[in-house]
Amino acid sequence: MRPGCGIPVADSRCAVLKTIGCGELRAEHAGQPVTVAGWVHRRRDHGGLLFLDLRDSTGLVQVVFHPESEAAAAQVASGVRAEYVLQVRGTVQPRLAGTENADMPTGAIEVVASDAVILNAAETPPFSIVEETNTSEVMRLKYRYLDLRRERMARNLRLRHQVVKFIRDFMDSRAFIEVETPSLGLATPEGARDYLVPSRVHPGAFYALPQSPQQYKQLLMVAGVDRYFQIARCYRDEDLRGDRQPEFTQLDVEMAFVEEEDVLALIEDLYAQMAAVVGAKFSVPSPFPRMTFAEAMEKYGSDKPDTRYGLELHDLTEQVRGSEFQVFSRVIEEGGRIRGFVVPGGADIARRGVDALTDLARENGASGLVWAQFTGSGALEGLSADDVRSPVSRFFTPDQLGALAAACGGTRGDLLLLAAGPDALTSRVLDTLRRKLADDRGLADPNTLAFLFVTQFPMFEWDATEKRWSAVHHLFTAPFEEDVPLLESDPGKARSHAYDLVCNGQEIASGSIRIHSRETQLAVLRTLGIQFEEAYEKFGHMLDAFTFGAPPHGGIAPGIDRTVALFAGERDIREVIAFPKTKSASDPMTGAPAGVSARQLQEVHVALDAVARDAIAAGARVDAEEDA
RNA sequence: GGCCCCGUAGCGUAGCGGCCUAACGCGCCACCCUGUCACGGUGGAGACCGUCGGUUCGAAUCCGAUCGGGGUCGCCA
Repeated sequence: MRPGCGIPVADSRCAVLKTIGCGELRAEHAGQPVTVAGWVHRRRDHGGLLFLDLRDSTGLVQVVFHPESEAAAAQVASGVRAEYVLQVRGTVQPRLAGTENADMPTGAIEVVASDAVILNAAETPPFSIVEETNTSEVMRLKYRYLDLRRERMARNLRLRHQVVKFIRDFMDSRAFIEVETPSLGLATPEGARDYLVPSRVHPGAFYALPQSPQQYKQLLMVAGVDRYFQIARCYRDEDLRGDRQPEFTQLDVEMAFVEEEDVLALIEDLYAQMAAVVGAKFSVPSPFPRMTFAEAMEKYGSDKPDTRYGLELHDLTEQVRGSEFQVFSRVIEEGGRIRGFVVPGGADIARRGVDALTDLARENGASGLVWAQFTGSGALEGLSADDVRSPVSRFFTPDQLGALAAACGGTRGDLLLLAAGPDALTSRVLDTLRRKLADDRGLADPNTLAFLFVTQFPMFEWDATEKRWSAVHHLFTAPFEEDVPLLESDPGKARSHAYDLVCNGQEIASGSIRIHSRETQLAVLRTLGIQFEEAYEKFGHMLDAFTFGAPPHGGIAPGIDRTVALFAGERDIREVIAFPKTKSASDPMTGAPAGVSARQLQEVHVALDAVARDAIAAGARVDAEEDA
């Protein structure tokens, strides 16, 4: 049995080149003849006696070569180097007393070699497979097939398989069917930039790779497939981050005849059960807390709060109203608020540390940061000037400051942080500070997966650059029934049936109940500035479909990469993707993307512009081409 | 697209105006070593400091551009 898989491994019994996996050997195999095969992990040559650690997908085992009894095998072994592919015939034996290795699962035994065959020699690898050295990202990607030999990466790939397998089994058990949808689709005007694919047979026309199978899955609902899912690849041509790749994988889900609650219940079951199977070491809340968007913004200043620690935000506007501190009074006059939170034990943060927080607040648009540190311990009562350190002590008495901190749940020994301004600003600033402090002070328990649902997102947000409304989730998201009139009168106030699954400060899944009526869809498109004719040009198939009896439906799409990264304890989703791309969306291994021949361009009727020609002349991407 | 950081032997780093004909660790090569498991010992090879241009008597070290990588903001419905 392979660890964690539960299925007997065929090749450990039936194979010819090996009879058992290296890592499967145990004391119970003592005395058995075996054939093992794998990569030379380490070699310890004692001149006479020689040890090799042999590695395959099941793990490591020590092989020992005795030159006196098996000269030929020892001869082969002495010529072997790191990463050679080696087959060894021998006998499993208990190690000599006192030489067992408790750190290895196979440490009680060793294979005494009688025969060794080099199946393939290997060049010295460009970086160590054995050690977790900090090889540069390019190196790792260029030789990804070597990087993936590392234990950590092999473990991540296996975990990913388990997650995907769990999902398929779970969805199947809930009567969902997996349906594949096209990769070559129609470009959409809203949302991320599309990856375009030129058409050879339709000169001047382009397909777009899907940003998600959104439209197809809704059309499947109209088609009567009332429970659909897909492990779907999605493509977005936007700038990358550690948690963003140009192509990524989603669990795409859609259900008909459901309301919000049905979708949330399904996803909660999925993640709770998945955690029990692949993430047993994590503690997971049950049930998952629910929070509206408005609550999340009020308590955490974020729509994806990390709830593993407190540092909750509080509104102190009323308490400071009428103060002589101009910064506060002016903000209040202008309709802003004073919000803040308390850092338990934060009185120990040095002045330099507090200044760094102030800088961070400024970088996020605040004009400053008001703070107060309270010395000692115990309740915030009867404070004297010596008990409080604060740049605003001229404007507030020690007891006034103490009362503010107390309102945030603080005590002596704590640090109070206050930001003033419009909500959008204070939310942003305090969210940043909150995450920074949690990080600095190690407040987030790494063994907790704090799942929660955030609901009731607004329908629209104002795009100041484009000077128009844009959809917060996407343009097929259903508004609250009672908010439909707001679509025209006050779009910013309209709530939507959009929801997110959030975990540890990350958005893990995002979904919504969809619009299934043509009229509502047209109204939403109007708010977005898409008039009837354009709407039909871009979404005619959707609008038409809605006229043929579209059932109420909704869905969600959890990110597989982020989910696996979460369970793997990885910060960067590249660590759970077999062949990821760099931040500039290139692949150092294959050299993609690269130029193509003039003939290929002609065939698809594409001409390069001056920028492209200059880039080629300047040698952009030639590195990769040369290496390929 | 903006800002910040990085680019020195196969790998990871040090050096940050002349003492660098570039140092250290790992790896590599050779020899020695019969119980190791990051084996050990001795010896050795290996980079002209991403690329281009400039400043300077003199540059790995300063400046500019460029390429590549990373972070971050914008962006990512």
